[in-house]
Amino acid sequence: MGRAPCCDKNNVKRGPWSPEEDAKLKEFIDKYGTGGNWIALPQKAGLKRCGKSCRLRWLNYLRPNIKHGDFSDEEDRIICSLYANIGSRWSIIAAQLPGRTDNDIKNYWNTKLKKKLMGFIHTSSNQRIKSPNLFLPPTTFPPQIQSQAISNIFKDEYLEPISSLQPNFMYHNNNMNFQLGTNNQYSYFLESLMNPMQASCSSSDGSCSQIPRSNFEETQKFTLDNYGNNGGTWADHDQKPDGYFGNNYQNHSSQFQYDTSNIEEVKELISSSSSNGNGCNNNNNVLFFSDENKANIGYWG
DNA sequence: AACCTTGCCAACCGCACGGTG
DNA sequence: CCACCGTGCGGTTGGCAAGGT
Repeated sequence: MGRAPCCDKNNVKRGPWSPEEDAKLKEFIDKYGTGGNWIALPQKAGLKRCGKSCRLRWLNYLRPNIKHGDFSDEEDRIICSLYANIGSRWSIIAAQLPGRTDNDIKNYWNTKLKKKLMGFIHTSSNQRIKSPNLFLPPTTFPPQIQSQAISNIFKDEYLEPISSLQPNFMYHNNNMNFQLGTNNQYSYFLESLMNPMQASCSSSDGSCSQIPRSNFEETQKFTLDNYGNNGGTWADHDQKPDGYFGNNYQNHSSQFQYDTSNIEEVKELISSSSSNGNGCNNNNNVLFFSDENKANIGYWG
């Protein structure tokens, strides 16, 4: 037996909201607020709607300062960046984009942005990169971590052979030494955009030591070898700092060098929202940018 | 002009979580 | 500790509009 419905579906109106209903709801909330009780609100406001429907209408459409319409390049970058890091946590992503709703961002991602990325990913398996300015780090990040190096890679006018990417990708190992990355790390970044990390908690005590990596190893979908060709494997070609990338990634806690308030804020949001019932927090892979104009891929635990 | 397909987005649905009694 | 309830979230869907044949 399922749980009781939140309202009597036979006696509530469904479907698109009329201007009159909008006006009623807005007027009521402007006057009295939500009263902390959406379920009771429609009756008080004289609306034949479910409370959940009222809440959604208010949050996604009627509340002040809602931004509708096209997304800017900057917003694209923020969404891509966060999606690669945290996956479909739309409410958290929306929190970083004032005026945008989670629903808006979700729709935008599913209908447009994802396709943009797909187009790019497939293109990138050839010799040249085309157009993904949206991979630039958000300019809302502090200037010191804006990575000119990575920015240049993705500028339209920089249509370099993909193998030339290699020097631009840096990672640090557990001793915090910065080392050159390979195209596999680069493609790992792309892969992380397309297949964001899913939480995976398998420990018997409920703790999360495993870094979720979707099915990267299995698919090798977007991996490239050092010559920019598809099909290179992580193990064959990568210079792996101990345990940081590659097969033995499970046992490392993160050490993360970034000083961006945005990321801290997101991290805070995630840590406060991602705890589940068994005390397990998600670990997330992230792309980040050092103050040496180098991109890094790592994770926080 | 009529029909079909695709894209888009507002709205719905069901689940999980947290608060409360 | 448990049950109930309200809220918030992410996935999915229905229907309209635009574009294509």
